Amino acid sequence: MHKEIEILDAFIRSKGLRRTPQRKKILSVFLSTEKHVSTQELHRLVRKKFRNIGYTTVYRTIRILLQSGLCREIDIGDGTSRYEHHYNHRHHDHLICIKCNRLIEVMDPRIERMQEKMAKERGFRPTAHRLEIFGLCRECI
Amino acid sequence: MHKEIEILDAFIRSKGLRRTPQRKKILSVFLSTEKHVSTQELHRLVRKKFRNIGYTTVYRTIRILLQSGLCREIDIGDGTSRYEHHYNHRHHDHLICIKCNRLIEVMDPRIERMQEKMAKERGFRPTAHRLEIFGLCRECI
DNA sequence: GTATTATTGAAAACGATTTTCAATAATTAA
DNA sequence: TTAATTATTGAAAATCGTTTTCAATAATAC
Ligand SMILES: [Zn+2]
Ligand SMILES: [Zn+2]
Ligand SMILES: [Zn+2]
Ligand SMILES: [Zn+2]
Repeated sequence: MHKEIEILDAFIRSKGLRRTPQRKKILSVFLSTEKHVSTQELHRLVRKKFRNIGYTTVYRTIRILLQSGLCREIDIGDGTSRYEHHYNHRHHDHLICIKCNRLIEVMDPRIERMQEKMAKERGFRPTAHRLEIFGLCRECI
Repeated sequence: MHKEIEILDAFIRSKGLRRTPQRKKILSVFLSTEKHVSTQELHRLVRKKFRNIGYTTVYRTIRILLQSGLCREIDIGDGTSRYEHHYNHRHHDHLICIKCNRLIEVMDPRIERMQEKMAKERGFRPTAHRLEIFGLCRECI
């Protein structure tokens, strides 16, 4: 939390924005869950701990967390964006169970390297990627 | 077009649906473009050639093309689904240029195999996947 | 031809996201 | 500390792609 608050404050200062209790509270709740939350879910969690924080403020704070590198957006293809920790969290991809919606985080450096190589061979300079594998998890097979 | 119309008709028969001129026209326009079109874009193309075909009919026909395996849905993460040919088109992934929005189709069997292997090693039974690599294309670097 | 039932298309509903705006609060300068 | 400045808040409304509704129409079966 310490380091993350510092990053947020640095970002806020660098953009001429303002430190507010809401932003600090929303960040603390975001960091307190390891789930991949939507803005609505995050708002619900925030309301549990702190009253009177509006959905719009949560939405806008997530934008700031994205820009400051504290948060990563995930799109599992159901029309709702989800968000997870990004600072100090390694890049990873997701296995998504089509039955129970479980998200399993995976990372294989060999696959990552091959993706990068394939893109470069085609004259493309990759900056980011997203790999999602859909199927059935161990419990749902 | 021949083969695809047959597939559509077979699907329609198998589900107790009805052959309509709209469905045939929409399929023919869909097949006539190699772009990755949204429903709106496809509707615009359809209207150019055939008047009086409503957006909803295009939307619903795309659903049927998806179910019958003639069409594949692509999600490049901008909130709008796009659709491309699926029949007789190999599975592939996409390089997406973040500057000019160009979509480059790519396929590397080694990467595909490694993805499958990685998922299975984690007790997961993969049924589909989506890989998108974002970056700059040759022209935009 | 008639009866049955799917299809069409305009309009409305939907749901997530984004914007608006007046009141409020954080920061800066006096 | 106070006043001035300007970003922030949050409820409500707007937006936008998608999906449903429903009455009129058209495809199929008999
Ligand atoms: Zn599962
Ligand atoms: Zn994750
Ligand atoms: Zn480009
Ligand atoms: Zn493609």
